[in-house]
Amino acid sequence: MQTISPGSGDGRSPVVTRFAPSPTGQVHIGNIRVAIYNWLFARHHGGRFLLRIEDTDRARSTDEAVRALLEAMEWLGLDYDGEPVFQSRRREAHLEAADRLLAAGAAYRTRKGEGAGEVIVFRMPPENMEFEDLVRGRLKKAADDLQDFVIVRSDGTPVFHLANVVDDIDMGVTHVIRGDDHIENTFRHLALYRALGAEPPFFAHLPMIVNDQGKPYSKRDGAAYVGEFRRQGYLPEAVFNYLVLLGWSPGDDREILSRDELIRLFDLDRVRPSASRMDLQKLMWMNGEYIRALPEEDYQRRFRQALEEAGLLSGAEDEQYVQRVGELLRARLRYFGQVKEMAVYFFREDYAWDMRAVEKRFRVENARDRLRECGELMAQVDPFVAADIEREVRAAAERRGLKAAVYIHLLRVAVSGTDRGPGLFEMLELLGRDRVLARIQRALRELPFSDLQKGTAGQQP
RNA sequence: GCCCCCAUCGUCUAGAGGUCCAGGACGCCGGGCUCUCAUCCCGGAAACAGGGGUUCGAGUCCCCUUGGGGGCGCCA
Repeated sequence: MQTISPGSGDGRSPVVTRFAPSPTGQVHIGNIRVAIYNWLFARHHGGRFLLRIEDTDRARSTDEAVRALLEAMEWLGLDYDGEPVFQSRRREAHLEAADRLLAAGAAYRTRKGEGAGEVIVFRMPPENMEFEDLVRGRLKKAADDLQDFVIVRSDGTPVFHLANVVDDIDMGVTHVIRGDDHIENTFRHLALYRALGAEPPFFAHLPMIVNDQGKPYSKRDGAAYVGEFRRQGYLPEAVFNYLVLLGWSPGDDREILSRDELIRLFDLDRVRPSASRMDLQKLMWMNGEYIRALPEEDYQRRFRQALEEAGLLSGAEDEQYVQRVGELLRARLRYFGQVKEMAVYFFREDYAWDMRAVEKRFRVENARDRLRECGELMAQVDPFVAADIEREVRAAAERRGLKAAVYIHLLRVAVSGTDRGPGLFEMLELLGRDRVLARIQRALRELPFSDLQKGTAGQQP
């Protein structure tokens, strides 16, 4: 029989939890939240958090899925104690337990159906069952609603219920924290614990996370996977924080909580029993908060990385320039995946024209002439720094009896392609005179001014 | 079909019988700042699913209805 040594601890920790996923694809947020709660509970109580990979469904389990699982856990900082236990390698222990049940008369061999092989079936005691769930309170089941069930298949392989319980016993798990789709199984598992002469653990069943329609997640609901958030440039600490708050709250008004605070505050008694929806809007907000709270150095490193991933860096960029762009964009970012779109015009000359912005900002009298004047102005300002550019633009507007905003908007759209972004004058200074002049020429060349004379363009709010 | 679970603003939640004409956050709307967007600041609209009980008093306890979900495998 294989022995399990799940941790390097002294084995006397009061609390032992485990995360026991079956690696069948990408890691779903509902699943990872189960891992997070197990992790937090163990850390809060100074116990151990173990990982068991339930890879017994060999048809669906893949190495790639295991890798994705490990990566997701590492990304979120869910460190586990000891080595992962692979359930598929625990076969002997499972079958040995089945033999013991057989010998004790708690299980029996039988054939189910014509031509079927012999299976081992667990004899469900004819008693009403109940247990105290740490999230839901007392749960009961009438004996009539519980039937005997297969624990070893005709091909000799153990079934989930058996494997799960035997492994939890051998790993010394004290608190089984899992999805509420296992509530019904718990009565069977409890009977198995008793028949195997083991003290049952405490159980806590967590509600599921549903999509923004309030429906269970299906494969079609993108962005429900941990890897997806990582790819889009979310910060792991923000995703962690958000997910913890989905079903649990500290009891006061705090929302942004550090990992240490969460460990200190988390407990199962404040976990809500009802399902909760994934709210991408709130996640984005929270991620933005985390981005703004990042130490400057960390932020710049991540920003640069996002630029690289977006393919916006050629390698020849001035480091100061890149950092300055990062500074200008920081307050606007909600996740780093937005860098690609928000920073494009700082690194490419062929940025696209946002025609909605063009129509809105170029709908002024003599837009073409006004923009040409901007070009002349830009050619003259010296030195080409924000304060001087601003002074000259405002002065020029005043001479013409125009609002400075007219020039400002024309310039902004011309040099960036869009009407949203950092302060214009800082932007111009950063881009530098040569590029600004070239971009104005490009706008003069490519944009359809004639169609946008005042009054001829349709009213567009 | 049978069994079980869940139910406060659009969303996440606070609320452990009176202090709740229900608080916070995201989002939304309005305002301030400003060249735009964002950040930031101020203000606003927005909920106890419905019906019965229990109680002097119910968002809070009980029952029913409705709605949602889960389970009834030689899947996990």
